[in-house]
Amino acid sequence: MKRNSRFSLALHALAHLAALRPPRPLTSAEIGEHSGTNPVVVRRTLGMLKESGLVSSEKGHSGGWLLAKAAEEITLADVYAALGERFLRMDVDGEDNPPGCAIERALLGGVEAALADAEALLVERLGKTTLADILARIPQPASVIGIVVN
Amino acid sequence: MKRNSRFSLALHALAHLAALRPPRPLTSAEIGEHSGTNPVVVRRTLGMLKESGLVSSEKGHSGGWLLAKAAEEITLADVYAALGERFLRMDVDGEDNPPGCAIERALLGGVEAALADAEALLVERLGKTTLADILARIPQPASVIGIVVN
DNA sequence: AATTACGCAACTCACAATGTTGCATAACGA
DNA sequence: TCGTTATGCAACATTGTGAGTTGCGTAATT
Repeated sequence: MKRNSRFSLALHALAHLAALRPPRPLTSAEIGEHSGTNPVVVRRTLGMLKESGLVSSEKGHSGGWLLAKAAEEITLADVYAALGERFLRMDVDGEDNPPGCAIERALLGGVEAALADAEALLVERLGKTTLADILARIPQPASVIGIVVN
Repeated sequence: MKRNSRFSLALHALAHLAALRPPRPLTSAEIGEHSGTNPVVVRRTLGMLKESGLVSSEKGHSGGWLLAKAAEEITLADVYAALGERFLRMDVDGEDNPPGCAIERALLGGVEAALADAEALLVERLGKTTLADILARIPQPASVIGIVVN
């Protein structure tokens, strides 16, 4: 089992959806196979992207997942935000010690600023990379009729 | 149980050591009480700081932990490095898929840069805050003879 | 010599994320 | 209209990781 694979899975799925020519809905099962996971996990993850308007889903026959926006309009920051990810985590003495000693309060203040700065930078950088940028980095396959990536 | 409390525990312990007047060794048990954990965890954590030369330990009677450097010379980045922490974690399809598909490789390259940038900034910012800076933020206690925090 | 405290290894415990199963619901096609 | 296919959702099982625990060895102080 991998920890924190949501982001990875989401990007993988989005990339496959965007790379598909001609575009057609991909089922959770198909995406799961590509990504080495199972359909339910795919639904859980893409469900979050759907709430943020990045993808749409269709039920029934010939249903599945589709991009809801152009690949140029989806940034890594969008995905990061849609999943509610927090790559920067420290849990400085979590929620439950309101009467924490004076030293603890001082520590919190001293470290939080650095974390907030780094997170802001991270989001800013992620926002500068679009799904289309990612696709441009993929070496072109031999076949021209159908792109078949793993 | 809290996740990733090592950094928090380490800083807490260092701050207590630095704040103590007059300086004397603190035992793992004492530090554990302050921090709401147990002596073995304290040893594990401070052991790492010791390897990096931030603290020293003395065995036997009146033994315990001491700062090995001045509070002005210990930065949060030192602690971060000593513990081998990685606040930025994403696990982009961990180690085990060497024949990963083309899309996966493209994703990795596209995301890694942003993560590396953010981590570099984080370390840079942590490096600008010393243990002494943290202590300066602690409101002075009433007693002048002995500082008793938590 | 007794006490104290670190050092280390093996084990247990708890939590969170992933994986699994079952069923309901909706859409498509014959 | 009925069967098939797919998402949506909830409940449960699995597993990996960090923290907690116990026991014993070793070194230093009194």
